[in-house]
Amino acid sequence: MAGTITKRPSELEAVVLGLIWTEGPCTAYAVRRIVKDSLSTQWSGSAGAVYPAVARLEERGLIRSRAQATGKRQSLALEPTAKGKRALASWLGPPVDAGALGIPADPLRVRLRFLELLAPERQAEFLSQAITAIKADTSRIKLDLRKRARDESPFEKAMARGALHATRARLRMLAELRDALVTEN
Amino acid sequence: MAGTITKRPSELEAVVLGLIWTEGPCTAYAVRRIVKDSLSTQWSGSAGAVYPAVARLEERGLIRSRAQATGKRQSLALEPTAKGKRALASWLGPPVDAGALGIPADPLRVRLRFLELLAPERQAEFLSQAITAIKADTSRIKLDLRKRARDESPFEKAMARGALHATRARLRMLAELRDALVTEN
DNA sequence: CCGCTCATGTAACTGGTTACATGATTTA
DNA sequence: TAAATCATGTAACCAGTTACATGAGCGG
Repeated sequence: MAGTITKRPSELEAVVLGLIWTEGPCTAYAVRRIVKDSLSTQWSGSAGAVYPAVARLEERGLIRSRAQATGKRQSLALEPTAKGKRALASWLGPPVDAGALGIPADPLRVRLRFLELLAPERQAEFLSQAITAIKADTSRIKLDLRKRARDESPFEKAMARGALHATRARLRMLAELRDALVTEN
Repeated sequence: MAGTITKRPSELEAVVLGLIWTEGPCTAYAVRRIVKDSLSTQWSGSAGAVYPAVARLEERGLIRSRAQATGKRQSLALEPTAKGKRALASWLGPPVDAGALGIPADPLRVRLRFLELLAPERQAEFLSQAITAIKADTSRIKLDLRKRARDESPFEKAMARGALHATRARLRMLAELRDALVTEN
């Protein structure tokens, strides 16, 4: 019935629901591919994550599926229900979820806290390796940005630029520490 | 025996091990408190996470515990074993773990991708709420930085400044989108 | 003596992970 | 026709989550 309180979706469930909305009607496989190929390594996009998530969304009445055929190939086309759209809007906010606002996790930043435990030469090696890798990330993101510079919505662009800003921030963090260590001795 | 391949620790396990090393010998409770009170909301620091992690570390011979008494209060003091120190050094790298280098997750960035699904006025509200909250974060981090500006190691400082840079990056992402939406119509 | 902090845990649950499994269709 | 891709799933596992539970010592 209207007004039933639906369980808050997990981040992945929300992403799957969102992709079904923006890309859909589409197959679970298509969603899976998008998640898998996204630059972020947040989720594996494995079948073992996506299909159960889709099943949960359908159980909760947030999406519905119907058989379809793309040429000779048959598959299940997914699309959000009205309830699903409300659920995603409420997940998005406002009010913006407090958990989404807090300082985001960064495994590299965590490692910096314990870097003092390594010998100085290994510290330096750590930093130069990390800096090289992160620089490669910025190039990858820039390329991705340029590649679809034309038709992209301001939202997707903002997301990609957000990733770029975040990556530059990490680079700054690493460079600052390297400089501090050099000038320290 | 030497050369036994130990299972790669989870991020939390590594943090617990690292804290036991840098803060230790200390109790599991002390570790729990540090994780809980850290600015990052990455982990809850709940007993249900920390105590099992400590138990796993001890099972694997990475830490050892001995009874101690702080005044009349008795507790278990934890400290890393030689094997534990090697395990942490190997977790830290170099070589730096590939998973630690990839573009870090950001629940706010994820939401931007789907923001187009909201009505324009709700989009604006979302952005202004988020910007306000993130600005508060920058203040909190700056305060934290100033508070312990004196005796802090360059590593802890780098970590805090990394969080600051990351937060500013998010702010930039949000402000850019807001400006793009304003000048769009 | 009452409430707070120190201190250590357990139980039920959840939603991810990797790996395995199957089969149809398309493309080189 | 062989390999790749589309498409959908399952099974075992794992490390977190919240909530519950207990008890000692310390400070007002």
